[in-house]
Amino acid sequence: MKEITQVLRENSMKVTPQRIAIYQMLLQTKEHPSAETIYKTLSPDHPAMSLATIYKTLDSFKSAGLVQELNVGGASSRYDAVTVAHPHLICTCCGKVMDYKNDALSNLREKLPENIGFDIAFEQLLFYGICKDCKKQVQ
Amino acid sequence: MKEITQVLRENSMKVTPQRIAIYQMLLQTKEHPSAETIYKTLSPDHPAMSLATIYKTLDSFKSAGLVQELNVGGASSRYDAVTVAHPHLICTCCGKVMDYKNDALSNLREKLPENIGFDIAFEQLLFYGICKDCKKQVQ
DNA sequence: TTCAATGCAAAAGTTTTGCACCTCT
DNA sequence: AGAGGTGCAAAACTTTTGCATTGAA
Repeated sequence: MKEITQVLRENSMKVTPQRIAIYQMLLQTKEHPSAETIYKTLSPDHPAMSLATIYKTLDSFKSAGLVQELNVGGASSRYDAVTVAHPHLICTCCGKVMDYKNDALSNLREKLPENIGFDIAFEQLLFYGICKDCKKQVQ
Repeated sequence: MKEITQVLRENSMKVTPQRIAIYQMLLQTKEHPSAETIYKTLSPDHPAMSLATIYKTLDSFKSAGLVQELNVGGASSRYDAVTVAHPHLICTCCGKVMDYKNDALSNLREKLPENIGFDIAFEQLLFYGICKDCKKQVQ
């Protein structure tokens, strides 16, 4: 909690209960939640928090580089507080988004030549398929 | 044209003027258009064609593996008739989506171990950044 | 006290759906 | 003739916006 306050201050953001709650949730979870999921998860403790605030807050976090947005198909974007480049596995059946740690497949931009005439800011490596649980259910 | 008809038949899809037009456009372009862009491009020649048909057709094409959907952030999905895995460069300034041919960064799923408990169907490697043209304009 | 953040409601935008009609096979 | 595709309008969803109010610095 103390750390989050500090991180927000370092990024010259005002420290509000909403921001603390959202960032804390993103740091704790591994499920790469959507804005809606964040909203529903925090609602019990923060009944007055609005979905608009979540979107605005996620925007601020993105700009500050505290969070990355994952466009994984499906209705809505997913958010990840781990901003270093790393591959993701996305189940097209249940929508689950999982981290996949693999150093050889992280920071792939370093493997590109310098002169491609395109300044890369960030990268996303997404593997779409069927997860273990869904495969079980179908069989 | 004859080829498109054949491809559709091979995938047991009825051959309609709308499908031919949409697939033909996707084969010819390199701009990775959105549904809206396809609609506007084809409107002059196919004034009666509806946006709903484009979405339904793209869905069929996706299921048949004739087209891949790119979730590149921004408002709408983009479509690519090149379905073999290849990296894309996405300009966060103008929204342009470009192919980037690089054999070392294609079919990355082959570099994963087999036993990860996840059946990969397809992959997307996206590099986000600023393209040459946008960089020029800012300076 | 001041300026940014929040909450609410409305708006905007994309994608989906239902259904009658049409058309490919 | 029959199954499937199309077009239209409405609906469903996610995300954004405007503005009055609140709260952090």
